[in-house]
Amino acid sequence: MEEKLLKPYNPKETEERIYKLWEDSGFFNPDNLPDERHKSFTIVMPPPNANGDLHAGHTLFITLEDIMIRYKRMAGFKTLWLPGADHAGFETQVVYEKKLEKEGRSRFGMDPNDLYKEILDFTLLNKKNMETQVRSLGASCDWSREKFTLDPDVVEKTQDTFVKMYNDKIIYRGKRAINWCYKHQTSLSEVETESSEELSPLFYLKYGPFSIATVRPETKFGDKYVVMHPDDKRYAEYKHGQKIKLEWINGPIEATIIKDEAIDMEFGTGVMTITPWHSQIDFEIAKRHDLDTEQIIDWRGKLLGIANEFAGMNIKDARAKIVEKLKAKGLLIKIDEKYQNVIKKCYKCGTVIEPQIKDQWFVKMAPLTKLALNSVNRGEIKFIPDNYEKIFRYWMENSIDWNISRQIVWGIPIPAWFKGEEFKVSKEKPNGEGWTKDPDTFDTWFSSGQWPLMTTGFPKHEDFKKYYPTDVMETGHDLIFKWVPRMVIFGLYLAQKAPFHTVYLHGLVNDAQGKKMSKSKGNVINPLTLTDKYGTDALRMALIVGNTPGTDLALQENKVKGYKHFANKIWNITRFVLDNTKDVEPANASALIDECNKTIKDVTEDMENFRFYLASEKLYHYLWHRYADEIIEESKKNEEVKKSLFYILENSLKLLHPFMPFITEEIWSILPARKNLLMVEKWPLAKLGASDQKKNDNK
RNA sequence: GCGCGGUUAGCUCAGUUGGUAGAGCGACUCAUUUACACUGAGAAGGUCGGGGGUUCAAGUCCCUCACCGCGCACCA
Repeated sequence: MEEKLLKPYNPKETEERIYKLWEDSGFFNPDNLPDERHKSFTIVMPPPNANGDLHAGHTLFITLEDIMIRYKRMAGFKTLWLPGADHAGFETQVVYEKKLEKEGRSRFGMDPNDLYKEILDFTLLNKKNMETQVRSLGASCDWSREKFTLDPDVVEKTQDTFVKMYNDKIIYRGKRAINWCYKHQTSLSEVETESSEELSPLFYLKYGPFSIATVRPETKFGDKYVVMHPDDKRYAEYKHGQKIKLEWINGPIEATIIKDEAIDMEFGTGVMTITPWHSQIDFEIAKRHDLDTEQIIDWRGKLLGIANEFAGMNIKDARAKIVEKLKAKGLLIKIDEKYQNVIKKCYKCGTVIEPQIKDQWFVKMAPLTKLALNSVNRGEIKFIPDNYEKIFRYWMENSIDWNISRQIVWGIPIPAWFKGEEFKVSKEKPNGEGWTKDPDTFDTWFSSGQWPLMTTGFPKHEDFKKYYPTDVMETGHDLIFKWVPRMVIFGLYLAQKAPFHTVYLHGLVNDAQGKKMSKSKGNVINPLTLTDKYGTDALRMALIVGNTPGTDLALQENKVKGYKHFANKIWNITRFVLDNTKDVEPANASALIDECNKTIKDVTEDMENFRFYLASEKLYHYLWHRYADEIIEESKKNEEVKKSLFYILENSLKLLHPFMPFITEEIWSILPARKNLLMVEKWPLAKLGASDQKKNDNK
């Protein structure tokens, strides 16, 4: 009897040592795996943001992916789990700016190179920290292949893709209304904004003979076009292009009548004026009719010269004053106080997004989303749970062109050069004088969208040939728009193959009451506190049992505690079995062994179908309430039963290993005559019992 | 507004192709040093959100309503 078995199971004494054993074995790397393995199984790890500690969500995804990988490794596959770290462009810049703020500093006015250097140091430190934490969770990933999203080859290839897409006319530079965040001083893509419904006053203003409605009177200074639907009989007397004179906020102006079908005749009076610089729809109208456009609000949220006496005023403060003036001039008809409208905000700071017209780099989405849609139609990508296919399709059918340039330093530089109005796309500086580099960086999803390609070494590396397309993409359901479609698109566009055949989406990890964790609510559960208290295996089980894909999970500490007890139970089972079977001749067949084989079969089927929430629960129940409570108890009275005990223990450890790798490996190491690490033992074959065999023969 | 998901025991949730309701935790009764008190045995607890339909049979399929959560939304 091993000394250590006498004490209760102590995860702290075990985990670090066992992880080292695994890592030193080299088996995380598929090239080193024993036996001939022909089929590969690959998962590219969603690279955690290297800007802070791992949270409960990371723990869940690492556990899920580790389960898949460990299962497939034991099942004889050449398994590659490819880890990474994400510089997380805007996200990290925001984290760092908060840090600067706390220190009484600001990124504005800093030398961009200094800022970059500081954020790089910060990120590399966090990256190291993050890697340690991933290890502590038992992740059996191949660290020798780890990628960072700012590795030189990733930067280079991202830029190559950009150049290629520009040459293929899928990327263009142009003026469009972009989402501008005043706080962060950058444009944002659609997925980086949040819309919320709010009640705002709707002002009805007298515009010459018309009544127009607006929630934003502070943008109306330059409105000199009045638009109505061509079929609107109420305004048949006004002709397209007709000029009318009227009194406006800052004096008399000449306005032009525009007829355009974008106008909803049912809404309000059916007449509106347009502010093309600060509204996409107005910009489209202006473009269609070749109208003038003028900026009203500057990049800091202050009114420009056109606002006369209001110039320089912050738009927040200006509104009330402008309304006052409109009222004094008799231009305010009425106010609808409770108008419900949609406000777009920066998803990081909540600042109201200002549409601004800006020259930016855009990806034409239509040809790309078509590739992705066709691939899904051909059945090349399976979603778990399957209702996400519908959500994926919706996005594919409705996406608008993607703004990929950000006005932040923390990211991959866009390989473009400017000279006056001229621009050139190239990694190298063009010949001739006066070229300056585009100061913008890529939207982080532009590079991470190519992650399965980058990590496998597209296009030439041996790994790309061996492991691409990968097998499973396992990630949070919140990334169904942000990340998943972009990977599919880039995979199809660059490599003509979808990057994975299965997308497994897990839910969010919430607090014990099922409420979303957030720092402001103070309900954040640090997974490392839990692993420290109960052991990693216990936390892994608590995250997996009963947690169906796509569904959010309420993380209860008691549940984790319960699985710590389970770990100890397995410990004691081992102790009993080793003590009581020393002189027992093991049986080759018995009803109990048949029953065990039935469990092997069930669990294997669940593993094959990604039903980890069921497999884990079955194992828990079988080991504790069948094996320990009944079979072992029976063995105390019945010598015959003892002959089957070892078979069950051995196979149960194998089945349980993907879920609770540390304790199972630890026990495996003290079983008599063990040579291999459990992590590379063969997954048990479900030998069919006599009754099952008969059924099969009849087929 | 459109879409998706949910509503099952006190709490958190399972229930895989329709076949007499399950787990964990909690609460209750008992056992008292056992491989294991990080234990064991037992019992309690649900008209599966409401209504309608299909079926021999519905928590499960269809329709409908209500409530909760989430996502998407350029009608000024």
